[in-house]
Amino acid sequence: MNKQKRLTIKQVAQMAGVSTQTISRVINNRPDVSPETRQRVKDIIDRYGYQPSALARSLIQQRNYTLGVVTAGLKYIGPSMILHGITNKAEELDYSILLKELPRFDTDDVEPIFKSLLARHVDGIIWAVPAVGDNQRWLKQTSESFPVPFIFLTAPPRSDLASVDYDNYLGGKMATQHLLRQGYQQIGHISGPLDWLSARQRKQGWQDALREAGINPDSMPCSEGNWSSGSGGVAFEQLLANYPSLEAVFVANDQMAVSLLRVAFQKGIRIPQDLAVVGFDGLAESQFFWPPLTTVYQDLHALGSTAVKEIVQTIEYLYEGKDSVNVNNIILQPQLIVRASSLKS
Amino acid sequence: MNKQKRLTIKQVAQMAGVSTQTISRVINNRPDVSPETRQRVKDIIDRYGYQPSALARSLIQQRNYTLGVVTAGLKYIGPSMILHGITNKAEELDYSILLKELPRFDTDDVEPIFKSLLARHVDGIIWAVPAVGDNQRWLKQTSESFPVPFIFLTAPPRSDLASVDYDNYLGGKMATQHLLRQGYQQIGHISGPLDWLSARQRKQGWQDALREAGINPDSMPCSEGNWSSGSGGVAFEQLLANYPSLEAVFVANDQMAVSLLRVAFQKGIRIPQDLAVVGFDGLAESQFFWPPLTTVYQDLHALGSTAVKEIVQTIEYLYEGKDSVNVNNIILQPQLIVRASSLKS
DNA sequence: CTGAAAGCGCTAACAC
DNA sequence: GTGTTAGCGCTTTCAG
Repeated sequence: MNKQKRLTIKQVAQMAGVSTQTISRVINNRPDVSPETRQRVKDIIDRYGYQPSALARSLIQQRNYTLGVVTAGLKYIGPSMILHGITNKAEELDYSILLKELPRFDTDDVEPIFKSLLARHVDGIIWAVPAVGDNQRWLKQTSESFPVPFIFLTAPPRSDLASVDYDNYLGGKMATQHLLRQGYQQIGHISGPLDWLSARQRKQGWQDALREAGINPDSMPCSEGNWSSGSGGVAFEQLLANYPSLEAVFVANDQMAVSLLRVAFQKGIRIPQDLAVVGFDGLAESQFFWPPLTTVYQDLHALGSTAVKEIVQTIEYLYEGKDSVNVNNIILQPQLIVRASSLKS
Repeated sequence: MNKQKRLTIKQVAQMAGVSTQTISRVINNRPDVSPETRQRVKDIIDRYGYQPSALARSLIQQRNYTLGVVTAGLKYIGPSMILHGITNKAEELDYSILLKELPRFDTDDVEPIFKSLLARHVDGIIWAVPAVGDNQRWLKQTSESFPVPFIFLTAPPRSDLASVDYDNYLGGKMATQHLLRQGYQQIGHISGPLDWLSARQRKQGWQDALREAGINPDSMPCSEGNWSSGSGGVAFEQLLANYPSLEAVFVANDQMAVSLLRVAFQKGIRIPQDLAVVGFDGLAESQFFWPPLTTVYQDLHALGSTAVKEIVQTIEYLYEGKDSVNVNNIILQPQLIVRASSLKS
């Protein structure tokens, strides 16, 4: 491999027979360069493929056009979809992404992550780690004193902290109300792991929808899964054992619904004739399940790109000298997609 | 938000009443600092949370401890799994990740991506974009002259280019041979989109396995899907229409197998009794399909982490002054996971 | 229109 | 042990 060193502005200046200043003016499209000089410099830049160092530029401008993104669980489709939205929007706005993935969802040793990101002069940080257990504890102390703009992708809205999130509570409610509207009364729930905030919110939505329909939620069965396919089937068996007269189930994600469908099939329970099912997340595959799965869709790509849009806006404001930036708490609305698995024919 | 400026080494030096050099020695754990001075400096650093600028350091050391990662299709689980492996290993080796996602798989306008990465002084580049259509055309020209180490995650092995990949051809062969061993003879294939290199390789594996078993592969039916669930069902219907006496199918990914299973169920085709099925990829969900899916597993996390290990090794060699670094082409072996969908009971 | 000088935050090489 | 000088590659400021 031919490791030729990169050209410096000085070398380019020498070749063009001008000062580095003039080169700087050309690459930054500033006025005060004669057309001929400009052209000559441009030619040389093209010919030798000179690329100004963003590092040196960042140092002096105190601006890096880089976002720190902290995520966790990239092996799951949710976090990746969010990241997908983030990279797309960042690219569009000409920001680079410095990516960190936490080794576990419930890591609370976040100091090193911050240090590393800040050492590299990121202009802002997107915290795309779901709230699990007490993994946002560090927040309570750090709260006010971020040296750069900060946005949370999953956190209870706080007036002092920018955030974007889907309304998981509303989603749970929508799923349940859809079942209620179909005339079902005995509606169980398979929840996600309850140390996840979103799992609790979805469950709460289910409970409140029941309550509002005059049904005591405590009289309805609920089993806890762990988001994985396998756990859905297990939780379903528990539900059936405890509550054989079940008419419908709201499952907290589509993955768990997969194996619920399978268990149902094995037991000879027909869906939706014997049991209606609603999932959550809107996985692309869910419309190809058998039967096609009714689900609550969240556009996670949009979640990611909204976060970038927001934080970049804040960053730009800040650099324009506007001091008091108002903090937005954005809540996105999920969308119910009705398919065969929940339709009383 | 309280945007306090970051401390500089100069300020810390002033507080400690020493020169910046001494601070530098302390933060880099170098000798030649008296224990007392060292302790005093450390205290101040801790108290004020001073964080040295990795940017400034990179400038002078000509080393950034950062890897450029180029990916595409993060909304799919494959690319995300690879990225997962990359971030984990990079973290472990204390490298940061600068992430770029191509807007489409077949983008061949890669210049800006490179420029942006090199402008930020990445020490190496991992190209984790699958080979689709002619999207590696630019490679043919650029070939030798990368200014930094480079590794490909999906490319035909080339002696002048480091690469890591799974043996898709072998995977296709393994799947088909498994079916042959079960005694099936009429084995069809649902391929991925054939402008993908990996789809062609898997198909070739199927063909060669048949040929080696004395079966003319051209006499066996093959339909092309596009990796998505939906396309699998469609392709399957074509297969059946053309070749009703089908005994088994090798499907080029698990996603397409999902809807094949569904179509089979709707048509009353029992699996595996009437038709054996083998998938590819080893999705976590595939063991919860009905019936559980036999599949060819690739550990994509390992693929990502291997790439990082390799490129970091090359980088370190280079900085140690070793000039001729040997180029590795690593080929990982997939693994057949046998489940009910392909077992002649 | 163009260039010279200073300096972003840090470290290498040398002095003392 | 510690400080001084120079400079990484660039931009800002100010002279001309």
